[in-house]
Amino acid sequence: MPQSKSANISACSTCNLAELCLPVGLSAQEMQRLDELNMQKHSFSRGDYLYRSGDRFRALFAINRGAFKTRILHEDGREQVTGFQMAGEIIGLDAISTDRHDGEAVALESSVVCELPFQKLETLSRDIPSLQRHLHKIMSREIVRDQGIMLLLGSMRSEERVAAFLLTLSQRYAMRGLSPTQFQLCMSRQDIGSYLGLKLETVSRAFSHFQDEGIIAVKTRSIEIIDLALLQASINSSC
Amino acid sequence: MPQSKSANISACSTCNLAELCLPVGLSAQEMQRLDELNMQKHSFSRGDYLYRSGDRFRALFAINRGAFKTRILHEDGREQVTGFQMAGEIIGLDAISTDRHDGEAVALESSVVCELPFQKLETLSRDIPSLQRHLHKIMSREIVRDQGIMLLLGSMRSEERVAAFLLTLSQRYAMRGLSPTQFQLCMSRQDIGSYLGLKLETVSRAFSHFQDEGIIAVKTRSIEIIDLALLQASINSSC
DNA sequence: CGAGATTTTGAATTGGGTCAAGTTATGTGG
DNA sequence: CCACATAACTTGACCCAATTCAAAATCTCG
Repeated sequence: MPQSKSANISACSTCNLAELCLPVGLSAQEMQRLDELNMQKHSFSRGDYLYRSGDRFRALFAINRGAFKTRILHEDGREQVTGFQMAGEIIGLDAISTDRHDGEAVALESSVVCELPFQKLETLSRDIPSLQRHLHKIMSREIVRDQGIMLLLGSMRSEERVAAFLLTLSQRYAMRGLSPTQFQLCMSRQDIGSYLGLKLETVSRAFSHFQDEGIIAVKTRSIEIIDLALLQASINSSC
Repeated sequence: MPQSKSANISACSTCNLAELCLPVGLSAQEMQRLDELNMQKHSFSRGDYLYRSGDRFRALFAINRGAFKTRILHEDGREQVTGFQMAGEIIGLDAISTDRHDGEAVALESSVVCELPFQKLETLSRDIPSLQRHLHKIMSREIVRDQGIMLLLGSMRSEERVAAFLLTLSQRYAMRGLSPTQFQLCMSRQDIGSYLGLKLETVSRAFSHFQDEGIIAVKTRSIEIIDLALLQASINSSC
């Protein structure tokens, strides 16, 4: 955890895990220049929108504390949850393309985000190559992530999807120094279902089934993974 | 179609439809600097790989002529086609994140691509803001596209997926000044199925059904859309 | 022209959806 | 802090869309 003299930077260094805010290895001078971003913090309660479809694009958002879900809507009312984002992740990349947000982001719990004005970010990244590279990597990582979900949605059966979902969560908690085997879900079965292309009942049944097999223990929204290896294996073995 | 004195640029201006190679409105001087990219052209035959999973990342590729499919592989042999790319589109964005290609790209027909060394592209985009912005938009557009496919895979029934697929193709041909209602598919039913999360038989049945309804005419790989509006409508009306 | 690949079509099967009822959480106002 | 209302979750029974398996037709190209 690099220490910084800048209030803004240190304020944001809490969301500094392998993501934006700071690429690692910036010089003191470069870090000072990040002040130009003049990053603002905003708080959100469960259910609040960070942005909505069609909103004008101003900034990317670094999640500082809490969690969000992103989703897109189809004319006929159908919706698809496209991701769950937690502290340290960047949100809002969809809007760069058209200057309007394509989807929307909703807080799943009390959250704090750090606003990163995109125009300034672009300007700054012309002067700081490591920041430029960092931004590119973040966008590319989102592409890779989305394509991974396409694989999941296009070629996995329901229990495999749920297992993959739990394993991804587990890894993400581990990366943050939290327990990879015990955690609280911050989203409903409905949300998980939408994300995985399943109905909420199917998600619930998959949880129950894994529990019966002794692979996990579920109590509403608290999850304990009892046998990570078995959960992993349940993705390949299929039926 | 802007004319350029640069052989490389004009060579590449054939793939200049709303995509990279040139952002519009570059000064003559800026266009000259694009020569630094020293863009190389490469030819591919049907079945050739443009890149494979794990390949070291060197460059993005602008498709000049022809078409490719991109796909990702899962350990257990499952594969997911993540997209079909045609002339004017940029391919290889997945590799920026880890410096290795995450998926692979296979030529669907005789194709020519223009190699864009990424390091040089980054350097150059620090000096040419409109190029920088252009690159960001391309990456963001890919994110939006992928999330649209997540919607399709996660919440549409089989015939809706096939209809959406045909409509997207239609639009893309139209954008290129080709007929939006008559075209040749360059991919197999198998590929379409993998892309749409369906079995090839299901794709075939959907085609046959739309044909029976008088919405399209299919003869193996040649498609005629007879009633665009009905095809559009078949996405919403659902059952 | 012929061999292999691709596509179509049919019949049977099944995984996940739908509908419905009951149970457990959550949060609010008294 | 409790009681109640509402939302979220679980479970069962039935059903249907898409898969699977199989066979025939058509296409491609060496």
